Amino acid sequence: MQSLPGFRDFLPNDCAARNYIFARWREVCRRYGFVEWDGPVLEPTDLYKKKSGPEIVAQLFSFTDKGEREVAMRPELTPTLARVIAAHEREFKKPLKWFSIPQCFRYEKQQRGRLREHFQLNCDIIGDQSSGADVELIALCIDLLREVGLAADDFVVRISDRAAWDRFLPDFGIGPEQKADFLNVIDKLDREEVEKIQPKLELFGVSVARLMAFLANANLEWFAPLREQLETRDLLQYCEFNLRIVRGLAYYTGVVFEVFDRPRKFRAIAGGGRYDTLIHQLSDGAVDFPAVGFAMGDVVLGELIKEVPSARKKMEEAIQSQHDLQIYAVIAKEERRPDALQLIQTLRDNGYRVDYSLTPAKVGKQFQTAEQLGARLAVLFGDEWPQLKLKDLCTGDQSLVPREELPARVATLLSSRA
RNA sequence: GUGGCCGUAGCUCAAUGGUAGAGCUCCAGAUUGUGAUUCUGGCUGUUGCGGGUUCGAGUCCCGUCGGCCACCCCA
Repeated sequence: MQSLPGFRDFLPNDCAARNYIFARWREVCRRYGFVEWDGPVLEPTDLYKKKSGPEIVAQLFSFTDKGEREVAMRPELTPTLARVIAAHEREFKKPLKWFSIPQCFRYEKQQRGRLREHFQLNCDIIGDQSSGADVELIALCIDLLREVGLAADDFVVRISDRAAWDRFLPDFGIGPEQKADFLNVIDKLDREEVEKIQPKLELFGVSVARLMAFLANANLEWFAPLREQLETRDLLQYCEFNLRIVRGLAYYTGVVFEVFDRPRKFRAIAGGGRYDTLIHQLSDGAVDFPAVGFAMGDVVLGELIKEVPSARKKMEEAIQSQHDLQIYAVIAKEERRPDALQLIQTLRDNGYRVDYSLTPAKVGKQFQTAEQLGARLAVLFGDEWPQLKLKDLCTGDQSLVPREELPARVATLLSSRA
């Protein structure tokens, strides 16, 4: 038996890496004044049929439950967020700064960096339409990546603004009904040959030359406010401005941004933007809030951390410092086992990470285990009783300690090299 | 969903159509109560699965499942 395609087993090392990423996410989000929330993993399929795009619905992980309800594993969090906001918004002062780490699902052929299940950090600011909120969120996104040890030459935030297109599309003679199709062509501008782009543009009556001229002018002026605020925060070095970026989702209304690794080896690390009309639509008109948000997946970020030596080292050290054993109890004489267990319990009550052999084992074996588990101290229970032999496994120093003094001695030794 | 490449021990990989192997890991030992290195021994395979061609298939062919890559899409 193997796991379903696109689903992961988290062996201890994988789980440690996941927990590390989650811990950094929570830490930085709280630093920015965001509070954590969550919703159901399973939702009525209708929530997505009504509220998400056709592409998302086509890839739903859905089934009929035993009560004949059509249900779906959540493919994204935003519909749930809209529902929760509509029901509870009066309980909270605006703007809301909420984050969540949902596990999301999609029924889609898997590839590297894109599985059928992943965790994604969602950060949203609800009820503030200022560009300050946009920048706050971009800053948060950058800091999340800096926190795991990534630097300006590891990733780039590419920023654009759909509002610019809203303002200029009429100049090209393109009506609202053609907007989505046109932006789809723009989205591929950097990826496709001019020969392929040209006929597509001509369908809209736009020449390549005219489009390029527009881009050259608009790119300079349009982003001045954002640029200024990012400069103030000394974050400009992480950012690039480019109107060609429109992002796939239909619901974005203003600033959009996406984050990539500089070598472009991986898929997008994060993406988001402003969606000022979505909550109104998703709540069936019950509430109306401007909003801006982004999502960052655990899969690509995890791969990138492993790829960048400094980030990888930082993660490994963080994991090890949390997991290494502090004390290993060596039971040299089996008749001392009850005494050992009593003292082990005391040490654990004091908050130390303590382990020992559950079954009788040779002393050499026990020391070897202590070494492999990364223990810093070994306490030996044997003929010395009621004294104990305390060994520092880093230096090799050993000393005899009366059993009642052990906690104090352990505290001294462990704190001196913390 | 479409196309291409791949699938051998827990892991990384060998094996011209002719008896399936190595390294690492893991487990057990190397005289009495101390970690490393070393040494010895041991375990794991219907070669992803199912058919076919052949005297003989890990190897060639077909199917299927799984993985990787590109397209699609990207929450």
